[in-house]
Amino acid sequence: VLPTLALQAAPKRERRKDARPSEILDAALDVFAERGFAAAKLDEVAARAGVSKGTLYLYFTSKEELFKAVVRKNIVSMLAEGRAMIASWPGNTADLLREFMIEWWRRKGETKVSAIPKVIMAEARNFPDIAAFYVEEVISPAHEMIASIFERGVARGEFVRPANMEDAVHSVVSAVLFLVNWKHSFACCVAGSEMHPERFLVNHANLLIEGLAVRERVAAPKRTARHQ
Amino acid sequence: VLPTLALQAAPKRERRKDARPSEILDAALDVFAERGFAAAKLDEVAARAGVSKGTLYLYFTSKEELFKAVVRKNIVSMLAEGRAMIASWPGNTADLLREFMIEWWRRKGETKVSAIPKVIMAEARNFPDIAAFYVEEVISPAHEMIASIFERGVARGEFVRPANMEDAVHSVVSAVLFLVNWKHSFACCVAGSEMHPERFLVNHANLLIEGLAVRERVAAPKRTARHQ
Amino acid sequence: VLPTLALQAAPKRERRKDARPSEILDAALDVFAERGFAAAKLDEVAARAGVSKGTLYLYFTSKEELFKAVVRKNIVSMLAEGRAMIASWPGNTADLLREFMIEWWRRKGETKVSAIPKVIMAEARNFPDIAAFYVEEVISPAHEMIASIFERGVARGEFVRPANMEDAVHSVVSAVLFLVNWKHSFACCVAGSEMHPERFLVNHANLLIEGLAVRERVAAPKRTARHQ
Amino acid sequence: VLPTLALQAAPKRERRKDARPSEILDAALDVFAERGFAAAKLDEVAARAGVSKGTLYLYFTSKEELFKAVVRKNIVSMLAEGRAMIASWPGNTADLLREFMIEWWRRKGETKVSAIPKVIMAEARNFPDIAAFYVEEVISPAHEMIASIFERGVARGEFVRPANMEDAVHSVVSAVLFLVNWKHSFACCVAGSEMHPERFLVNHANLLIEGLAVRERVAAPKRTARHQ
DNA sequence: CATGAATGAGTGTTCATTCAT
DNA sequence: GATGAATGAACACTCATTCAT
Repeated sequence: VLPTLALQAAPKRERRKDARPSEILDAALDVFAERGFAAAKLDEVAARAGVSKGTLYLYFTSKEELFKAVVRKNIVSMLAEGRAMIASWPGNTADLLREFMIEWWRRKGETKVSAIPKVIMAEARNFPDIAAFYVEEVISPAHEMIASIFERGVARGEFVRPANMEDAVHSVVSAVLFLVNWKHSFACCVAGSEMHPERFLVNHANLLIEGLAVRERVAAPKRTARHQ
Repeated sequence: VLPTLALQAAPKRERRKDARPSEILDAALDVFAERGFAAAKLDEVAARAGVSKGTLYLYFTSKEELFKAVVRKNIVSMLAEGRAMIASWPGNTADLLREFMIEWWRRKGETKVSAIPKVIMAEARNFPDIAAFYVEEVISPAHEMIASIFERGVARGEFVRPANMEDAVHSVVSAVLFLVNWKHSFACCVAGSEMHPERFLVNHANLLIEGLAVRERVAAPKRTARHQ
Repeated sequence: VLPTLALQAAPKRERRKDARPSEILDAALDVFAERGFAAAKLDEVAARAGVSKGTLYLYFTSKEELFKAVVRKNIVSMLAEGRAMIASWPGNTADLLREFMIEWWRRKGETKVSAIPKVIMAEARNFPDIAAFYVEEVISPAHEMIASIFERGVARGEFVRPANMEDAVHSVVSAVLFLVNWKHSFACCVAGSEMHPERFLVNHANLLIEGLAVRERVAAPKRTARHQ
Repeated sequence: VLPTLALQAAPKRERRKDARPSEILDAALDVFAERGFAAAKLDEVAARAGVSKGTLYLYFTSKEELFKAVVRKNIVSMLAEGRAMIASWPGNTADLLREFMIEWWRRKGETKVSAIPKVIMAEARNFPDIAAFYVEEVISPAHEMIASIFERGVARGEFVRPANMEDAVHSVVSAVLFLVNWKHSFACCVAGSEMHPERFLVNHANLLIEGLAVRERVAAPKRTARHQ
């Protein structure tokens, strides 16, 4: 091989250098989503990313750091969008809440990313560092966002102040986590466990909204049509 | 107890055939609850039960069978009580639903047993046999029980027929699973993640009930007082 | 149950007391024949004998002693018959040799007992005590018996003295061991490995006899020089 | 070698990828030959090969595959040479048969490799996969080779057609297996069990040849009728 | 930068033997 | 005598991490 050849065609390795970490993260998301954290094998991550196992350690110092990087890329990065959505929402707060939940489902819940919160809850006890990281980087901000939706509703006179704000937030979160947990557990391996996520989310949201919304008591309240 | 008794060394091999399986199951529940299925070590189960590792295999043919036995002892055995509660409930269905959820929490949710559904959801993908077993033995019967509560409410004219019965059941289940998952994940290892389970359950139940209950439309509906 | 009943019917246990060791040895022969020595499980022996595992140790001090007892019962006990056959044989020695081999096959080779020499050869290195026991109690006497057949033939002028007596004995033994080994290895688990034991033995014996027998010859055949 | 080299400690992790599999196979042959398949410990194989236990699994997926690889390296690879020997043999067939047996002994029988057929027969019942593999890869081809020697002899008018070809092949094989079994059982652990393999093989071959060879006879010897 | 060979601690399961009853 | 519960050492196989090249 003549030296000039090296100049003519950039070797594969170089060409993809910048893409490597991202390719690894994509592969890692796949494997963590399918197996969970402890049962995920770095061999498999490396194989799917098309690199050697040693290469993983060039970019991530440990399995745990790799997992955190997956979380950062796929979840943390998305919080800002949620905040923007809330801040710029033009309409009423009931619609905001419904759209917020549906939008989350469409953009993350339907994808492999939805496995991440499930995996973290599943293994939090065995890997408390990961749990603490996730609470700080994801759960706390997310809960504040949801609380801010309720506060917007109260401030605009659309919602009564919930009996307990934390509980109300959890009532929203519980539906989302239920979907995510179900999807990545029984729905994977037991026939007849199908769900209709969006229908369920809207129905659930409606229950919360009708329980929270200020109603005119003499006239029958207009109810948002139930999803069927 | 006389001091001389201390000299009568505890026999190395105690014959307690009748008690052993139960002692092992208790120890196993502890360990599975703390670590999950895959990460649970049979060494640890044996040590906590005060037996050798080999003894486990006298009573249970494998780790998986041991786990199933734990489920049978602690969960399956309790379904009949739930059915009896529903069948013999004297009052209105809204109270039945609330009491059903609260009772579950008090009798199982607050104990280590509540880790079982969490562990099963967490590892269903990696151990589909266990998941299938659990769906058949626990989830299907439990969902039928909850559906029968709604049907009772509809039959007695207390509830409107839910838009989708399956979704309604899931809205009940989601709250319970949320508590269970939270308790055995972030609540274990992250400060400031406390929950108020009973308050949350009642609030959640009320949301569902007020969304389902038949209301007199002219007069303001009587609402059950919110838990604080 | 009245006390007199104990007198009327001897309890099972007592009735079979004398038979126990023999029942155990029969069960042990089955299991050793099927699995070999190391892989045989005493659980299985006990189960087939219809006794508890502990009972085995009442009659035999260890697995090894149990195995030796099986050998004594089934093989050692038969050597005397062989000696008697040789001592009382009325006819010519070629027939004696053929009959000796065939008789062995019919009385032992066809039965489960034939697994014993196979098992011993198979595991001699791992259990040298058993091997030494077998050489002393079975192989040496058996080889002397076969040698005595050749000596009878030579003494009666029927056989030429074999080039090497030990080799000649081994040429007899090799056929028998081949049958036994084949029967309990490939014949058990590979289709199309059938043998015709008696035909093979007679053919083999004839080769030996025609090579050893004194023949009337007009022209002596040229024989390849025998190794010494 | 300079003394200073002693200070350059041997690197903990030597890179010898090309040599490793062969070193492991050699160590494995040793251990399988000494202990058999079931009793062989992979720890011991690893120790003798100078690698860690995990390294074995880089090259062989299981104990059984390791064993098969040992067979392939040491036995299967040698069948072609046998076929070549037969195809190119210039002399008479009696010599070919004798040389074929002797050559096998010198090249394999005297070495540790000879333990392989013994081990496989010993454990065929417990590991039928290995037995089937061996029958297909070794025994069937080997028996065809031996049969082809007899056919050559018949075609050239040197041998009478054997009464039963399969039996005749087995009469050859029986001597070889006898040697191999003896060598790796009693000869290992019982004094006074020595054999003279080559002498035995030649004597055995001569018996077969003189029984098979066409002879000029003035008076036909009376032969006991062959079994068919 | 990238590799991939090497490590070794860790765990579910088996089974001969013991011994209190 | 007979039991069978209990033991514990042993062993194949896995996988995150390292590091010489």
